[in-house]
Amino acid sequence: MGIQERKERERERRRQQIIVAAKRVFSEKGFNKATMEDIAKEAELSPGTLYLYFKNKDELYASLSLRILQYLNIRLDHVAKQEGISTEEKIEALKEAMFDVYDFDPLVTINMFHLQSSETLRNLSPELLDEIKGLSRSSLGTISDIFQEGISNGIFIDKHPVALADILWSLFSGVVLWEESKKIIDGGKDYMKQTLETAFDIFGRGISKSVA
Amino acid sequence: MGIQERKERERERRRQQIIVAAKRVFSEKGFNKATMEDIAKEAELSPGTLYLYFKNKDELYASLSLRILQYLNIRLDHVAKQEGISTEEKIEALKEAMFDVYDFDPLVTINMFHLQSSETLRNLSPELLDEIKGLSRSSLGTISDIFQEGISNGIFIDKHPVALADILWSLFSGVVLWEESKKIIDGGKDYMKQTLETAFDIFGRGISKSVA
Amino acid sequence: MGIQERKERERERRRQQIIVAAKRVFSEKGFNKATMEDIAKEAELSPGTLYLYFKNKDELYASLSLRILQYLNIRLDHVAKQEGISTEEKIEALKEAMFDVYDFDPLVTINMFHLQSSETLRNLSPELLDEIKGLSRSSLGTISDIFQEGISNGIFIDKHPVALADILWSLFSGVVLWEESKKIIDGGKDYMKQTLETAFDIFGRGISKSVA
Amino acid sequence: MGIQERKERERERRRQQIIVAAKRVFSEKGFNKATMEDIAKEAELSPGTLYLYFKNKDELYASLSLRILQYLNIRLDHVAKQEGISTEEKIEALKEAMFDVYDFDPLVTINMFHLQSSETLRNLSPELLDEIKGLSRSSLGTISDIFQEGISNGIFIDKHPVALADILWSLFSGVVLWEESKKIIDGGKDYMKQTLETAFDIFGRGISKSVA
DNA sequence: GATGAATGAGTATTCATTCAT
DNA sequence: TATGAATGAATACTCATTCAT
Repeated sequence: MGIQERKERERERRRQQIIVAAKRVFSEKGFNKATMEDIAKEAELSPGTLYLYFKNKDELYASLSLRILQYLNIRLDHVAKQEGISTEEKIEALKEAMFDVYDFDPLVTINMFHLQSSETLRNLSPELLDEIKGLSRSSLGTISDIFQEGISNGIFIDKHPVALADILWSLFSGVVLWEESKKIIDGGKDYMKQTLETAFDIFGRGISKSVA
Repeated sequence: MGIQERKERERERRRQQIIVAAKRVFSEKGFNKATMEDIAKEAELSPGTLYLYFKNKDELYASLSLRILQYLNIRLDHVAKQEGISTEEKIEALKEAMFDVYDFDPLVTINMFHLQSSETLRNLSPELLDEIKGLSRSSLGTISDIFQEGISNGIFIDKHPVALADILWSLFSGVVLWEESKKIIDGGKDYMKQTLETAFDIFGRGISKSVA
Repeated sequence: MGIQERKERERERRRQQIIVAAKRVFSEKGFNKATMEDIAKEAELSPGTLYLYFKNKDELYASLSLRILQYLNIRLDHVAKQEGISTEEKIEALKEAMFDVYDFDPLVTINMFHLQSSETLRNLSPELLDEIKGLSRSSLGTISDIFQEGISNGIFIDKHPVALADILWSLFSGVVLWEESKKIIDGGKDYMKQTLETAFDIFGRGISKSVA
Repeated sequence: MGIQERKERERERRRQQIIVAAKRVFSEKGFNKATMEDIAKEAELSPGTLYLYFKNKDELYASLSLRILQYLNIRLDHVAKQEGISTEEKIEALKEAMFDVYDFDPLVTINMFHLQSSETLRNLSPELLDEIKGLSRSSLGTISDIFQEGISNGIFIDKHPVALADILWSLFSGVVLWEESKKIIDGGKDYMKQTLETAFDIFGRGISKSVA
């Protein structure tokens, strides 16, 4: 048992070591230009070893996104389940959670959306695909629930909460993506914070206040 | 003169023939899995001929996005330059223009954002890159101008127009991207119309009205 | 007849135009990197036209060498057939002839030896190959004859004239080749003249004189 | 240590295995017609493996010549450094060394001069190019030194030793090249020995003796 | 004859993956 | 487990050559 567990822990440590290396290499070179050997070198392992922990390059890549999605999910769940706080506070917490996810790993957040291109998804194992689907659905559901609460309490405009959640989600991914392209096209700044801030402003009662 | 012109037209016809074929193949297989031979076959041409019209695979790919950007730009310009219409009508026209661009070519719209990944941009010729940059900047500028007008007339919330334009742009790309992933993950529906509709609702005075 | 002849002359003019262009392009880019289109452009003709005058790229290439060989042959024949001049004068004339051939077209002289690589020779038409063989044999024969005369008159060392001719020929090609490589390796100077001069010095009685 | 060394030796063995195969294939088909796959097959390896040992086709090709140059250099150095032998013996040794180099690998000796065409040289890595340059210079220098000794001792004609070395070098390459073409054109014999023999005869005092 | 657009066979090179050690 | 040498399938791109006009 102890041995079994220790082995499992050691195995997980290695996986993380590889994921961290992969993140660095994918970030720097992009998916296509990053080779398994690059990643192996960065992880100070041999190419063969990577395959003891990940079925293939696609799954290694997908695991990066999975990590972000898991983190997002945990943060959202935490926000949703907080008892005894006002809806306003909950919304504020949601906003913060999304900032944090982006902060946690800006480049992989972009990768997450690259992942969603049909090209990559097609090569994943059904199990991994299911996990990604589940986490995405769950995140979206949680955000919808918070929005529903905001609507019920008259803090948010009375639109279907799933539509609002969709917009936030789209905005999030869109901002992330667009920011990256800005970096390249215009030399860019860090728009993420201010853009999401403005978005929430508009979403919430803030807008009506400012209009009033 | 006549001959010169006819040749030019014939050449343009071929380019379009190739672009149409490329669009189909890229849509079906994604950028990496689509081979130049696939595209050649789809266009009923030989691989070598593709290179008479496009410098390489990246530029062929980028030209798909260029087409969308050009269309978007034309539509936006048209909206911006309309005289004798109210600001409300102008905003409505902007909304319609963005719908149409998406309708014009949903899959290539996705490509446009894939294009903006640094990986792809690095391989383009400076001329093509400049054209893409210019069109992107111009589109964003035009949207900002319309928003400025909306703000000045009290129709839109008083935020910096560039920030609003950024949000719309992000939303647009995010929605598009996300919708695609939804198609894959959930079997998807056509969220585009209702999502953008809601977004504009929220952006404009509509929100304060509905709240009031 | 007049028409026939004029046509023939026109045809020959075109051939020369192409050969001159080919020489320039081959010299600049080397055989492999030079494309038929490059040559066509240089000749201000279309690629297809080249094939009306030369069966293929190899034969076009070979025709450059043929031209040099023909020139060499003419010069050597002229030297050999001069009546009423002393053997010493004949040898001097031979030396000058070889200088001139090199001057006539230094780079193509190199090509001539590249041509002789089995790779290229294999692709030539039998007729062209025969012509090259014949000219080479004839040139070597003529040189041998002059050397024979030199030996008979005690001007040259008493070795088999064919061996001497071989040496001169080898020296000639070797020098040319080596000079070219020197240009690349050391930044090179024009060694050709002085080297051949020295060689003849050594070959002839000059050496014994200088020793004496 | 032992392992490191064994690996290094194994690696060197593979390199030689590839070089030997490449030599066969290049000899048979020439540079352009020989494909990397041909060479891989001949070496009983996969194409990919070739690239673990040689950066590209050009460098593999160049390495053949490098081998000859290294051998030549070693032989020449050995001749130059021999103490306690007369200048005549040294010259005899030089002659033998050059015979041996040719014997060692007649076909690659030809390649060496093909290598020196600017076309090929341009694609080599600076390191390899430096090595080739260095070896060529060194060989020529050593030959010059021996000739200088011969001149000082009155065995050779009093010409600049570098000029004499150049001539020998040119003669050597020219003979080799020409002999090869003779093989093709005339069915040829082995002129190398007798030609070099004659050349040295002429170079040395032999000539004045025979004249006397 | 002249054109030049179209062809399509041909190949160097890469890199994810495997497997003997 | 870990290694890393070897694999070999896969593909963008070139360019000599053709042929309808």
